[in-house]
Amino acid sequence: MGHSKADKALSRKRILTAAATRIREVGLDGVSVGELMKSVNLTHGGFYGHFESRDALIAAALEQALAESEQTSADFAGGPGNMTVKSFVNNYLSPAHRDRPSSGCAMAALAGDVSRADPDVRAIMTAQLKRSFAQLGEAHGGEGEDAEQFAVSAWAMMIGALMMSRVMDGDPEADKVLALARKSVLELAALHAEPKA
Amino acid sequence: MGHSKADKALSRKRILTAAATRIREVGLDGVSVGELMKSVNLTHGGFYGHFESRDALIAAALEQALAESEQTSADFAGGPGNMTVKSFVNNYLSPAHRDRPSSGCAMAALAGDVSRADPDVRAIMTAQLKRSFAQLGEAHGGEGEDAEQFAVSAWAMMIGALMMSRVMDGDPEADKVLALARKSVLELAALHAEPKA
DNA sequence: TGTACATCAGTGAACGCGCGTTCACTGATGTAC
DNA sequence: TGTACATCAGTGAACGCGCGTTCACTGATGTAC
Repeated sequence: MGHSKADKALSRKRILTAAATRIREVGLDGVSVGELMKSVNLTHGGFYGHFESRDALIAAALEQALAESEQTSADFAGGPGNMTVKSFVNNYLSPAHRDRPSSGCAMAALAGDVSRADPDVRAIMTAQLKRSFAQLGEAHGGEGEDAEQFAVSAWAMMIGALMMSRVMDGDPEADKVLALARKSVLELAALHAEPKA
Repeated sequence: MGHSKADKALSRKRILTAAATRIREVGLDGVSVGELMKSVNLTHGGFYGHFESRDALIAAALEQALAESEQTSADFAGGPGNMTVKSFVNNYLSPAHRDRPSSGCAMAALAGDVSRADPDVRAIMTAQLKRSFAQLGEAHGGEGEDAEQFAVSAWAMMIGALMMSRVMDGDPEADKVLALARKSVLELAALHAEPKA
């Protein structure tokens, strides 16, 4: 095998990307070093040339997954600048998003796991939550307490509804949960629109 | 040791209750048979006199945790018949509830884990979600589509907000997430009140 | 009431397994001359 | 251009550990007489 710096950096990225996908499927505790390395056609021993420990990988993979899913959200909404709340919410609360957690929102996929994790790991998601609140608030147009209340409440409802629909997956009412939450988020958006527009 | 049927049933209940508490703290994968048995002053070998397997325990413990937390909710709200939406929501979205997952809502504590579990396990929580939707809908007073939309959306927002606040625990904004969601749930309740009251 | 026996909840040693981690090594590539 | 050497990403055997599960057993209690 070769040994250029580019090769090593590429391997690290392949491991990290695979991990970022996999943790959203099986949770922070569901990924093993051996299985992960096999999935990128490497052997387990080489892992420690790239990461100090499994814990260090998990933290990095969480950060990667959060960044990936923020980008995906932005893409669907037409970029942060042109983001419309409605198109974003409709996409987020879709059966397609529910059925593909591995490429979906890492906050919804991993909030339960992270709430039980070390402060370092929780801080990573906390920072993303705050960024997400700010982005949705801006997309909605406001700046004051109303915009913040909408942003926080909408994220709470979106994450909660997506998780409930995943629990219910296969049940005839799973799609209805998404549809009803979609409606309520848009109602909240209207309720908290600029009062003097 | 004795061997009356009452003794054995009591031991089983102690194991099950400890497990129902513990899974809400550390997740479905976080409890080991040995640690659990030690916590009720028994040895690990005896476990299989009470449960067929660890998986069977987890399913039973989830059911127990869901039943316990539904009862706690009902108590706080003054019983299912006299439940008021406001007192229920204020209690659910409180820092106290956030800080004590082991005695709190099992849906919020375990939705992430359950969404990745076997269909049998998911079915257990799905059934509880439906009961919870129905109860909140009735407490709110309505029967039609409006009541259902409110119930589903309010549960989504409550579960999502509680989980986000747990992720953020220690951060100065963690309490604000709860407060803002509390406000929005009550606004949604007003918005979906009986139109011809 | 007192003795002999049956029951069975709980004990604890042992099992195979997969985990995270370590480390001596291999062998393809880059560099020096 | 061709040869000798250095580098180092990746290999794979080995480690100690905790896990879920099994099973021969123990000993306190209930029952029969």
